[in-house]
Amino acid sequence: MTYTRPTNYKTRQSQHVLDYMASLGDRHVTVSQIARHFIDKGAAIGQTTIYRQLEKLVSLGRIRKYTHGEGGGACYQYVAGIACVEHFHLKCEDCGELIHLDCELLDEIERHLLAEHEFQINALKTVFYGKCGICRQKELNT
Amino acid sequence: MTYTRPTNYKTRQSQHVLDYMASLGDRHVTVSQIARHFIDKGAAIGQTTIYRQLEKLVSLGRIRKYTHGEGGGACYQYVAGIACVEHFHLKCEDCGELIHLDCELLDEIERHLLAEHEFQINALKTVFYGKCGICRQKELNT
DNA sequence: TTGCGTGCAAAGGTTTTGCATGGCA
DNA sequence: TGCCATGCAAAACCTTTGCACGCAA
Repeated sequence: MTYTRPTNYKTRQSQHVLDYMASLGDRHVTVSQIARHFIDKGAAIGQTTIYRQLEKLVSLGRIRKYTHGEGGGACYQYVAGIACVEHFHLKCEDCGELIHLDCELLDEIERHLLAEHEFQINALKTVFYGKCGICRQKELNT
Repeated sequence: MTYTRPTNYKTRQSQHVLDYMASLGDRHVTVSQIARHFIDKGAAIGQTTIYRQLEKLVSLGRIRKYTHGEGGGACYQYVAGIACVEHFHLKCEDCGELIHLDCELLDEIERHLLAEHEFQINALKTVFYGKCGICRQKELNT
């Protein structure tokens, strides 16, 4: 692996972005959500800076980037430790909500696919599309 | 499953898009590649039309959409066979192979997500990303 | 002082939308 | 004839780039 380790000056902005990501735990956010957060807080950070900070944090392994496409744009998520790798996501096709799913069934899926189908699933990239409970309720009431 | 079947007039453009997708077998293409194809052929189709046709074909299950993200934009791929509605798909991130998975575990996943997480999965749209057996072998031999 | 970090503005892409026209059924 | 389909242009987005200035080390 030949890549140049990014420089990492400590600035107000870089600190704030990392702190904010960490404060979210394992919840994921988009760039525009991050930007809005700092605007609301009264300490706006330029979008360009956010993009560049996130890029650095990704290459440092501090956060993870998901390209779920579908409108909203990329999502970023803080990496707390090693345990955070084992997650799948559900995305509602109606409301766009991205649901973070932690469930032991998923270990079973992973094990099964590998054992029976020789397929090693990438939990980071895999997203289950469908309809969330809230939107299903709404539809039933129509 | 309650969704409104899209209308499907037979027009020159709609026919050409479907025929072209089918002619590619399981290779995937982007919208701009499709557009270029028809321009080169001397029978250009408006980009808007291509987008709208692809959207219909996706909802009919005739083609599949991948949001690889990473610049290029979404990829589309023809789905051969009607039986594809009944199962899930695995896509190898290394070789791009699309694997059709027929396995009772999937019913279980579907049931579990609905019962425990109130989430109704859409099998047409959901793709499991990961690494296929062949590519895993290759990697192990390196 | 040095050179990275910042952020505005503008550019680059992809995808969506408005609207008048064309064409299938 | 009644709609849907088409496609141009423009808009809406997300993301990247250019460049001058700010600021950490």
